[in-house]
Amino acid sequence: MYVINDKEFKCSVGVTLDIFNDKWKLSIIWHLLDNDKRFKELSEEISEITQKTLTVKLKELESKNIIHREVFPEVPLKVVYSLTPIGQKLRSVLESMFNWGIEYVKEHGTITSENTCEVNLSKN
Amino acid sequence: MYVINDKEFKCSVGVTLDIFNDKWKLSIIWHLLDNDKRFKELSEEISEITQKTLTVKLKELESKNIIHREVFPEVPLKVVYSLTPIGQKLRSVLESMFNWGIEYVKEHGTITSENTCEVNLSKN
DNA sequence: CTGTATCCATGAGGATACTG
DNA sequence: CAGTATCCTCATGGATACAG
Repeated sequence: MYVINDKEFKCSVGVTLDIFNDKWKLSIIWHLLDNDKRFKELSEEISEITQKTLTVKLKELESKNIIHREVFPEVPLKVVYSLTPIGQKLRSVLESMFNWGIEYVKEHGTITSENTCEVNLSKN
Repeated sequence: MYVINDKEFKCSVGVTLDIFNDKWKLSIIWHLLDNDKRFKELSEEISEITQKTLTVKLKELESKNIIHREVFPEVPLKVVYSLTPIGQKLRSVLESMFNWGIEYVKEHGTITSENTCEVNLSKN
């Protein structure tokens, strides 16, 4: 049994799922894997997300120590998000999900255009 | 770009997430990894889930070809759920999530009792 | 540029009772 | 035993306008 901030988990798989069990967090992590990003960059790359939701999700990920937020007090304001060390370690999780998804699509889906995932998963 | 049942995905990671992006499916898959299970067994092992929700989630997983449902027309009725071949291949995803979760707990949580995950992840 | 503040629609999932 | 059928609550996340 594990406890994290008064939340109980029977299994560490649940701990991991709790990090990205919603519509957007995994996508945010994905886009930060290879490069740090500004708020606007994330907003443009994950174009379907609203500003409000992006803000909420970034805060949640920051509070769980998955991402780091750094403010540059320039004008206009510049804020850069990056993965923490433990956040970077999610790369292997993403990688296995990436590979399984490919296999699943081969069996049950269709590929309408080439890979649009720009992330280099083999890095590290 | 991938298409599965009229649903579009930019990345295969999203395909995988879509399989278990809710409160219960990953737990159900977890409990089927090593052994096939009857409805009642699942219901007891995942004790917090309601019958209705378990039914719904099993149907969803079956429709996505992650699990197989077999009916034995005995009295009383016997229904056994098992992972399909592609479902079994989720083992590696579960394993990487399991391992990451352990690391995360070491940094940000506490272990209140020993491992209650009874699944043998190294199998196969 | 990087957020906040409101308001609102939707659907997942819980409680409970019932059925083949 | 293995589900269905209702009803209901609550939180996620979308739309939009505003602010430091």
